[in-house]
Order: sequence, then C-alpha cells, then structure tokens
Amino acid sequence: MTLDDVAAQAGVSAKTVSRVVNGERSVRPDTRQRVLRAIEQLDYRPNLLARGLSGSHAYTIGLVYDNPNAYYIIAMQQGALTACDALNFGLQMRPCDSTVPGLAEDLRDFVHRSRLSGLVLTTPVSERQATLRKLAAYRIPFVRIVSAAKSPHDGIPCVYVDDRDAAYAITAHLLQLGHVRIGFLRGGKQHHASAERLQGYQDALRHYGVTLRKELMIEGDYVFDDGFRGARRLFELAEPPTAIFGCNDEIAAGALAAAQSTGLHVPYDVSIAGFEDSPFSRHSWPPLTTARQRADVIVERATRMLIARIRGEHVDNESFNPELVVRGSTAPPRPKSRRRKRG
Amino acid sequence: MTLDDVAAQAGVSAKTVSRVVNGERSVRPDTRQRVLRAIEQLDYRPNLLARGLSGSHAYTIGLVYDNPNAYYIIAMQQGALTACDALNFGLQMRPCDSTVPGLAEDLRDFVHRSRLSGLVLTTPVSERQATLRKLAAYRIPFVRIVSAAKSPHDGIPCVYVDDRDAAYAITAHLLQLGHVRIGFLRGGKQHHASAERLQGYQDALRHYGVTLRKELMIEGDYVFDDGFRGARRLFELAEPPTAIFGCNDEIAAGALAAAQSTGLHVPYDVSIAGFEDSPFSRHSWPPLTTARQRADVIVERATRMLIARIRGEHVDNESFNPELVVRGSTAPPRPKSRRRKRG
DNA sequence: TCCAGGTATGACAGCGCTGTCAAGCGTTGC
DNA sequence: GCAACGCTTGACAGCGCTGTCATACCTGGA
Repeated sequence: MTLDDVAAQAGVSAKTVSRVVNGERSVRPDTRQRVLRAIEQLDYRPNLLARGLSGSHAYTIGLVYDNPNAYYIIAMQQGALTACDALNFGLQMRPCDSTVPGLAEDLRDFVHRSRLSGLVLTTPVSERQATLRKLAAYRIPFVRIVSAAKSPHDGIPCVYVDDRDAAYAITAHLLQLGHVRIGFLRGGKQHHASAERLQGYQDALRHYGVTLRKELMIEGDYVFDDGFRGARRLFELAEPPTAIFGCNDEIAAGALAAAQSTGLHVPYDVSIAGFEDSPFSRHSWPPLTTARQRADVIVERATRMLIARIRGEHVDNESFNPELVVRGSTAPPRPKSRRRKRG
Repeated sequence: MTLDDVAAQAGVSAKTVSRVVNGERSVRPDTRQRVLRAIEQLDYRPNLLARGLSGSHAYTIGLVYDNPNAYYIIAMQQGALTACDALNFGLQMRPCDSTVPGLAEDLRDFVHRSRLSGLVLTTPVSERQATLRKLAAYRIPFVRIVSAAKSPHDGIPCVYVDDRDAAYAITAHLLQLGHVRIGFLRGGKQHHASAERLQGYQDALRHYGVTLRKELMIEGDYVFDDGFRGARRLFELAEPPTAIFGCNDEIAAGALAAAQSTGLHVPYDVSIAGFEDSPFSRHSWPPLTTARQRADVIVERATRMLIARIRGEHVDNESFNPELVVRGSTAPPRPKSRRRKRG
C-alpha cells in the first residue's frame, strides 16, 4: 500500500494524499473526506523510512530522560509509544546526564544526526533553564514535563504535574491519622519536584498548625540507601518521628528497610509513606501508602502535544494531579506509653 | 556525509562503498582498506532510512519479550541497543503474550509490516517450539536465548544460559550453611528456566544426600504475591523449612515480606535466596542472596549473532553462566531450641 | 596466444515519500 | 467584464541507499 494506491482510489494526486496524511490545512473538506475514506478502505499506513528520507525531518521524536528508575522509564516509553503509533511517528529513547555541561549541544547533535522531529524532555532535564533556552535558540521543537502547581508563563509548551498538592495530601493524611512528628526524607535535589514535595509537606504542617522542625527534614538523593540512612538518623533522635514521608518510593523502601533493621514495626511503631506508586510500593511489606503518578499517561499527552506542535498546530499547556493511594504502611500512631523497641 | 562522498574520497563507486559497509566478500582487500580509510576520515555513518527504503529489509531488528519485569526489559533493551548502535542497525521493542495462539503469525506480520531484518527471541517466547518452527518456515532470521545446561543441537542458533548450574550453586550455598529443610518456590511454569532451576535445586539436594520433600516445593508464578502466599504455606507446615529458595527475586521478595509479616527474622529465623540480581534483591532488608544474570550482556551477544547471521556469516552458539551473589538474607540455621516466633 | 569462467567493479533504476514550484480555479473589487 | 488574488491541486525531482545487471579484469589451461 503506497500513497499512489490511495491516490488512485480517491481520484487525486499522491501529493494531495500526503497533505491529508500530514494534516495540512489547504485541502478542501470534501477532498479530505474522499482521501480519508480511501486510506481507511486500503488500511494505508505511511512508510516512516520514505517520509524520513524525503522530508525535512525523520518523523521521529526523541524521549530524553535522566532517571535511574526502570519502572519509570518503561512507563514513559509505553506512553510515548502509544502516541507515536497512533500518529505514525517513530520513537528514539535518549538517556542522558542532566548535569553535564554541553547537554544542549549534545541534544542538538542527537537531533540533527537522526534528523529528529522534536524532543520530549522529562525531569530533571526539563528544569534546566539554560538548556531549554539553547534548544529553543537552535529551533528544536520540544515539549517539557515539569513539576509545578500552576501553568508556567514562559511561552514554552509543557505538561505540568502538581507534586505540591499531592505531597500536601499525603502529609494531611498522616496528620489526620494523628501524627504530629512527621519526618521528611528529601531526595533528588536536582529535581524541582522534590522542592515542590517539600513545599507541600510544609504547607500541610502549617495549615494544621504544626511547627516545622529542621531535624525532621533530611536531605538525600532519590535512592534506597539515602532512605535507609536518613530514616536511621531520624530513629536515633531523642524524640523520633512517628511517621516518615519519603520523597519517592525508593526512599520510602529504604526507610522501611531501616525500620525493619531497627526492629520497629511498620505501621504500628512508625508509619511510612512514599511517592510514585512504583511496584516497590506494592511489593514491600507492608505495602506503601503513596501518590499515584501515571507517567505513561503524562508522557503520552506530552508526546501528542509535541507532534501537534511539529505539525504547526496550536497547543495549550496541560496539567495532571497525582492521586493519594492509602495502603498498609500508614496507621495512627501508637500511644507513647505502649511504644517500645523490638528485636 | 553520503556514500558518494566516501566514494569520491576513496576513488571508487558508491556501490563498492556500499559493499564494504555491508561486509560483502567480493571486494579486493586493498580496495576495502581504501574505502575503510575514507569512511573513517569522513566519519561516515550510513543512513538507516535510506538503506531501509532501498534494501530488501529495514536494517532493524525486533526484540521480542514476554516479561513483566521492568528491570529486565531495560537491561535487555540496553544490551540490544549497544549492539545495534555499533553495527548501524535500528531496534524495535516488541512485547507480546507468549501463550496466545497465532503468535508466530503475529510476529511474521510484525516483521513484514516493518520489513524487519530479524528477531531476537527471549524467554519464554524462545521456548515455544511450534512458534520457532513456523518462524523458520517463514524464513525469518532469528536468534533465541534459552535456558539450557548445554548447547541445543536443533540447528537453530541460540545463546543459552545455564540456570541449572546457578540454582545448584545457590542450593549448595544453603546446604553448606547447614540447612537441610530448604523450601523451593517455583514460578513461571511457562519458562523452561524455572524447570532448570528446580532441577538444579534437586540435583544439589541429591548430591548432598538430602531427601527431596514434596511439601517443600510449591508451584506459583514469577510474581510477588505467589512468593508471599507460597512462603506463608511453608511457614505453616508442622516442620517449616529453615531456608527458602525463590525461583526469582520477585518471588523471594514476596517470601521476605511473608516472613516479616509472620514475625520471622531474616536470616536468623529463616534464610531466603532469590535469582536474578534485580534491584529488588539489593533494595530489600536484608538484601537478598541471589544469582547474577547479565541480561544486557546476554542480549547484546544475541543481537550481534543475529546481525552476523543476517549478513550471511557463520555463527556458533554461545553460553553464559549466572554467578552466585551472597548477601545478608542467608545465614546458618538457628539451633532448634532457640528458634521462636516473634510477634 | 586465446578463450572460458570466475571475480571485482560500476551504471542505473527505483524504493515511497515530501519540497518546490507552477497551474488551475473560483472569488472579489473596480 | 477583467485583473488580481487566494485557495486548492498536481507534476516532478530527488532524498541516500541497495538490487540488478552489465562490464572490466584476472587467472589458468589448451
């Protein structure tokens, strides 16, 4: 099945079919209808290789990520693939280190060598302003996914995720259970999302009239080991927290391991909450209370936005809200008199 | 940089350069050298789109998998990508359900629609003999990765992994620690690897003169929940095992959670071992003793074999051995008198 | 010396599509 | 009624490579 077959069937030229396939505007509605019917009848799908070879770009987008989490990567890839398949685009995965200097130049070369149509930038790459500015200057179309409570007004299209609100919800959940001393294990300082989650945590405490305590907020990275060490430090405090909020599920898994290694029972001695709804959070014991992030859906939207933009259509920013998922790792605090060490 | 540029630089025709790039034999050694030098000088890389459009296949391979484990998928993808990048091939990921009827036909259509050059088949797809036979009959080039103690002699090229030997090593490790009652949580009946691991477990017991006990071997799937349930059943036996060997890390993680939910201390009350060396095994508490499988390296080899085959070169089967990794989840059994439930 | 038969190389078409440019057509304004 | 304009459509070249086929070259045996 080629353009010519469709053209013959519809009684138009191949070029007109090409116009319809690419969503160009200068086609009369009735002509467009005829072509679309022919495409459907013949089950025509454009040949990516030919389009890419002939056109000014390869009809393929790049998904740029700097994230060690396999589940996240798979989910993002899945979402991007869904959008690309539906819109007849190809996909290239592009891991990178968001902290290296010259990242914008690397990405530019990547785009040019493969003649990519555009990029979807995920966090934390999407938060490096200098890189964004350069990519824009290189005239590379991109859409970014960022953590923000409301739509950024810098004119660069994006999908934004309200981490702050979700972190507020988790903290409020703990407060409503009766916890007052709530530890916060921060991770991924290079991720703006981590600042947003901290902010949500602090907002909730303030809103419930609970004093913020520096010793309960511990810095680290988005990794298991930092969750483990951070939680250990919290447990060693004169007055340890009765609940811990890990900035993502991996940190929370580390905190869970730390509790178990210390002989503390979760959730009776200490409640633990994560963020992400990764399989970690379901495959631990007890399973983790967390915030569900649909990375696949978010990336799919971002990909669709990017392709629309490449086609010269107008696109508006979109927002997503993570959703609280309560599981067995959070419970009311044990009355002080009955709290004890075990093990 | 195009073939013509290289041709001009080397003083030959574009076609000859094409022959060198594709490793064809009918090029005089000195001509080949000249061309290779020109390629290097100009840093020429063939254009995948053009090759695919022009040639009889798309210079792209498909990686076929039926595996829910994200880490595995990422590792395999990474390996395949390394090989494809080095050899100027494209990669398409292809998840599937290995149990559906008509899988061979689906794969054939997938290959034909994208004009793929060949397939790398991973377990358990690679173990479905009928599917393999059909793919061979369709003249689709493929290489498979299977679990086997020695090279299969069916003439279909493969990379084989000795799961049996690795399972033997893990069981022997437990036996040497002094365990006699060792539970085995089997998973993934549709995977031949699972039978091989069971075999390795049984071989080790026999070799150490320990009687096999049916009630200690529990069937399930490669999932957390079955590990959890299976371990629970083992703990409820009149004489529960002092060690549990989970058929993969996810099962072992389930067993670990079951132990913790039952108040058993790992490894003092019960030892637990997994298989795979997934991040699960490092991010649990205690970290799991397991067998390291380099899925990335294995798939990279398989991909290189496939491409060699596509180019008409001769390829031999290759083998890999997983490697025992001892961590904190295994220890000598606690003397009976001192064993106790904790609550 | 010549020719058969193999080996090494090149000329050329064409893969399926898009970019460019030109032409056709209907509409508007004077 | 006619020029001028915008909208819609089509003809055609060519993207970079490989498949096919023809040709040049080389070897050894008669």
